[in-house]
Amino acid sequence: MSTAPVRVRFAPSPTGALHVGGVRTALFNYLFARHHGGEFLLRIEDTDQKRYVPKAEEYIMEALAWCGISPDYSPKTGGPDAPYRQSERKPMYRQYAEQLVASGHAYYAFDTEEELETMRENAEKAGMKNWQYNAITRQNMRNSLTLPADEVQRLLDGGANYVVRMKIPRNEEIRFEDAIRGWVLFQTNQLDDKVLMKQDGMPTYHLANVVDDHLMHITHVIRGEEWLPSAPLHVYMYQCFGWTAPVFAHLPLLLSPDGKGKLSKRDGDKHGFPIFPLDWHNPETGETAKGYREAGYLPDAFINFLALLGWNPGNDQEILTREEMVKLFTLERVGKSGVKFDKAKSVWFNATYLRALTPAELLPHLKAQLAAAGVAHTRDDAFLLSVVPLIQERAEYLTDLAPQAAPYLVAPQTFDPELVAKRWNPQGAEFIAGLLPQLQSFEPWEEAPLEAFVKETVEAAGLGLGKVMPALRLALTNRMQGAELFRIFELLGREETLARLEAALARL
RNA sequence: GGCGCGUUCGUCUAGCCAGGUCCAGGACACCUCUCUUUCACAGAGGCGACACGGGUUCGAAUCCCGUACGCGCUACCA
Repeated sequence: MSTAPVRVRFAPSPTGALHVGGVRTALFNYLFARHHGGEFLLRIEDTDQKRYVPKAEEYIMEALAWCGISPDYSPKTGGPDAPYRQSERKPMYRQYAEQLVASGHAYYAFDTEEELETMRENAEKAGMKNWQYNAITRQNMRNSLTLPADEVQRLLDGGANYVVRMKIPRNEEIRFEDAIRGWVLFQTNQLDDKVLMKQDGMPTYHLANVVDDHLMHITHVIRGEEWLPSAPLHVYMYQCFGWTAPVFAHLPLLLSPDGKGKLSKRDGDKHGFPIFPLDWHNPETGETAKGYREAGYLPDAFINFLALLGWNPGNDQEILTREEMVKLFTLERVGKSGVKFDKAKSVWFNATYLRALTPAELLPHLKAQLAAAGVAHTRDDAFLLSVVPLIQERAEYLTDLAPQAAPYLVAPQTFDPELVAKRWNPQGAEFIAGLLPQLQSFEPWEEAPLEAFVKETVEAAGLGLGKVMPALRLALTNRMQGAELFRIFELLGREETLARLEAALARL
């Protein structure tokens, strides 16, 4: 391991919205960089022009910004090793591919995609499960290893289509020490001659990622476990280039909550949780997929939840500030096994963070939610501020705020027949009617005295509280859940309270 | 199929590298109770796991071997 300053990268492909798994990979890279006082950069791997989705890159940056894990360098900010978009680095890759050809580690292959397809099909008919372009089969293909030198030159000069392939040797071992998994051993016989440079002149992921990681002085490659099988190829490439390889760390996969398999969009739909950080408007299908932001999650809660998916701080603490995460994050404490996504726990984190906010911090959220929900009211900020504590402990998502606050802001326009049938009753109504004049002059208009007074009066009337309390709640808010009844009295004030009670008596 | 990686409560995990203090600790979820004639919060309690089989050892969740199961990869995609 070198002593160079830590530098890591998050290298997504702009083929669509960033998935939660990608956010977690970015988060772990970010935490690792910050922990070591290093740098974290974003590199856009858009070498596949066929899968390129226009808005994806913008989405990725906005999502990282919302999560508070913006990179030090990105295509947007630039930086010492710009550009950070591989399509813009296209001219740089060819020389490295040529270098490997020159050193005998790679070669030109002229086989067409159709020819390769035919080979695979024939092999399968012959009972071979997976045909690979490798040390054995390449001898029967059209490449610079089998064709005469002059013909190769002729093809090249004639502008023939070709790819550059890695020449994987036979009977060798490749091993490397993964920072999370320890020593991992592969046999080169299992590897195939991966394409490094595509026909269109673009590098494949393998070439681009190795070249860029080297050029950008990446010290640690922290990525998903799905990359583990291609890690030996990358390690071998570093060897062929004569470069020092970065430390590799392959993160456990995020799994579907039920069955198995990688977490997918489908799982989110099925279990009712977002799979993307922000709403994603798919430009191809026109569909919109829900995001955590729009679903009412607080970014800090979301991040805290994600951080604990595959990592733990080594103690029993689960609520961690950004600073604590940075301070405690190490790859040693990252687990090896796949992690099932747990919606219930994500909700718990959000509700816990929501409750921890001060009323003043929550006020802007409440106002935004009321506006978004179209709740028309005439109350001022001071009143809204006094509503916050009543709804804060009952909300799980920010989107719960408006529906829960509404009954305190707007008098019931109608009453739910089911609630009326269950909670409204003649004795209660009669009692409430008789109570009104007394409340007219009751002092002080505060929760505790009001509660004591009303309860005493109910008992004096020989009625059960059950006849009166639910009826009062119904009359006031048309809800059977919510803040303490007399807290609502105090909040609404004498005038509004009496007005609502009279209106209810008149209509029920 | 081949190769790789993995396997502690339903879920996330601590413990494993440096075997005994673990009849396995915490959190979420679930259940019960308290508070409250609402809902929620909060508090108290409960349920609940070392995949299986061998071996090493006085002693194994921890070390070794095997089996099973799961996942990943197996493109001129990343």
